Amino acid sequence: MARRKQAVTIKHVAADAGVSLQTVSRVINKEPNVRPEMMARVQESIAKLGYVPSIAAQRMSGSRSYLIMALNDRERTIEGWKSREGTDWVDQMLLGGMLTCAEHGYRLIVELVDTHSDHIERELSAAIAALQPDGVLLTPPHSANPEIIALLDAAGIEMARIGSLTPGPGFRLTMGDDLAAAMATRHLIELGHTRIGFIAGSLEYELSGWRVDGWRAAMNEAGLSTEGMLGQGDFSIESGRICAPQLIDAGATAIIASNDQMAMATLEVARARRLSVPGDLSIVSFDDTPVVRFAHPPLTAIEQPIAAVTARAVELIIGARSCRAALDTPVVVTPSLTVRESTAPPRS
Amino acid sequence: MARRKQAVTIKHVAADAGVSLQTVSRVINKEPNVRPEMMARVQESIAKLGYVPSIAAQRMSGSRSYLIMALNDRERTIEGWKSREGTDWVDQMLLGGMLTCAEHGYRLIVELVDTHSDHIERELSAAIAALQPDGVLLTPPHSANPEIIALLDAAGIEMARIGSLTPGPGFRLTMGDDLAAAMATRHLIELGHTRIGFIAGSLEYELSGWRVDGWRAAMNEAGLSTEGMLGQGDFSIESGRICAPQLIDAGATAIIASNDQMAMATLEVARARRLSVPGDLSIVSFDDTPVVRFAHPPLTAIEQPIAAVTARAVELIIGARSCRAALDTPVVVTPSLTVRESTAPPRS
DNA sequence: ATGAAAGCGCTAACAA
DNA sequence: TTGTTAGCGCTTTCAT
Repeated sequence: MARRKQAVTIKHVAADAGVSLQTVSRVINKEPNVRPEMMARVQESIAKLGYVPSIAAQRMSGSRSYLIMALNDRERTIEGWKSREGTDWVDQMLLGGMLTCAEHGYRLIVELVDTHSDHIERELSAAIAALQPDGVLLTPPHSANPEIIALLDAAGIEMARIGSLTPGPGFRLTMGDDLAAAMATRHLIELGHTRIGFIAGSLEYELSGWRVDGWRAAMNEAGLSTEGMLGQGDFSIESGRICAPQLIDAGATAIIASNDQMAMATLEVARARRLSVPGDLSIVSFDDTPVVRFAHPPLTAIEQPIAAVTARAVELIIGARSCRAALDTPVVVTPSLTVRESTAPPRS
Repeated sequence: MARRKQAVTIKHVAADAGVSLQTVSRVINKEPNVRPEMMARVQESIAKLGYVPSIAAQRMSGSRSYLIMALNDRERTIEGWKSREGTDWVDQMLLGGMLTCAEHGYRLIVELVDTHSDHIERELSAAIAALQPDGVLLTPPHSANPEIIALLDAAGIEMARIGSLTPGPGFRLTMGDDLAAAMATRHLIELGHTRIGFIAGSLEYELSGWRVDGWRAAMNEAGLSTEGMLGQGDFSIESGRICAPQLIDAGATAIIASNDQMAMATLEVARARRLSVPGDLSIVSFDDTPVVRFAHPPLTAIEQPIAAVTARAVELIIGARSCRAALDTPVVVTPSLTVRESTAPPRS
């Protein structure tokens, strides 16, 4: 195979339209100072020749790379894919991120990095040097990682930190974790529950705390005690197996788990104890993943708008040059609660 | 933000090591004709400065882009993501493809294109012109699309056609669909079934035919008739709802569905008719996706080695320059059967 | 409003 | 075995 060259370049277009390279470039980049008639002529040639700019060349000459990198935790992601249990975080990111990127002529590229690794900086620097993305989507627990943030900031790369409110560079977005927890709690309160347990997620994630806050706020608001009702999990199914029994023993008639794994563990524990769900125990999951939907009974769950928040993040990054306003105020994409068959009034 | 330039370039490395740019380039590309001591010196500088080549620049100068594009059907993929029912084809591709790419310094970039569209050529050309990938992973039904194949071939881009045996340029890989179907059929025969129905997938996919062939072969081998036992589906849940009753009415005591959706439809039909599974009807699915695993009962299923075949495809593309041998013989990655609770001996 | 010239970081081709 | 030269396709100066 010969040295592969671009089929149609800006030169061809310029020649065809009878203008300079520069003018074509201006049209491509929608720059001002081009007469409408010139523009029309150039665009006609572009369409005729089927010209598409090479992002490699664009990047080379110092402009954008039209690439956005989505950083995810390697271990967790691979584990999810291998287990084939329907962990669809990446899918939802792709759904929201890829499509939004495509709308603006960008591409989304998924990158996995180890959170707990001393060479995280090297890994990330390498990815940045190789790809030179215009922006990076940071997901928990990377979103608040000071090393990563500093590195990206120093490199002058836009970033959207999903699930972090830690001040610093970059856009911050959340999926209203406190709201969601409160929403779930109120749903249970309305059903008549007074002993509502909550299994928290790993403290490494900021959002774990917000969820606890939301639950506690809703409980206080209703004048209910949270005494003995908080279990400290870490998002793993094992931690759910440990926390659920404790809460049940403490008299919980309903349990909200901070993710799907812990919710499934809770369901498992209930089954082992021959407690009917939702008869004896109501359960709410904090992820509306396939596992949760296909559980028996299907679980009432908080639906986190992962696709929506990712789409928003991409938009912020792409529009970063123009509107820096959003930098100060975090963006909140509101979650929703899907009531299924795992929640009901407590046995009186 | 100032014009973003590469932090460390080949120039810095060359200066640091006291050699020419070319020598550094040779070391990076592991070319021969470099004295070990030179190589060591250069590599030391590379490590010291944390240099990583810019793929944009590499691409510009006519070498590889270190990018591999995975082409998937837009509509089907998006639908899968939106439904959140655990369609994990893309996940499995990422699992096998991304990781293998990473091992070789490549990146995988997912691209969605409309199968049924008159502008498929334009869409694809645009993606190629923009990204200039070194290779493309074609999935059904794109794998046998003559327009796509011709386009890529003309552009001199390596391609791996997963799920196609149609002769032509590019590597061809399958997941042993005939074997898999035969495997499932034999499993049922061993259980004592003689009336084994098969719901075929859309004829637009080559593999649909192979699966039917495998089933028919296994039936013939055992001296069983396939008369009235073939239903023509199209991979949709609706088609499953239509075919399953027909097969049951024709006396089938077991049904093999060509994908998870149709298998779930069959389960649904059985339930509606108050047939117990596997008591009255055994069911085998041709996709071991989450839906199937979480079904009640969990379905016996063919596990298609999507991750493995994708990994293999990536390897072929990356190594394409050296070994063109694999071009003639299709690669078959063998599938396996996971027996769960939806298959049992027929009621006698 | 348009064009010409200079480079971005890297590699292929050639020369030494 | 090593270094030198000339681009790749595009965008940034800077002229006009």
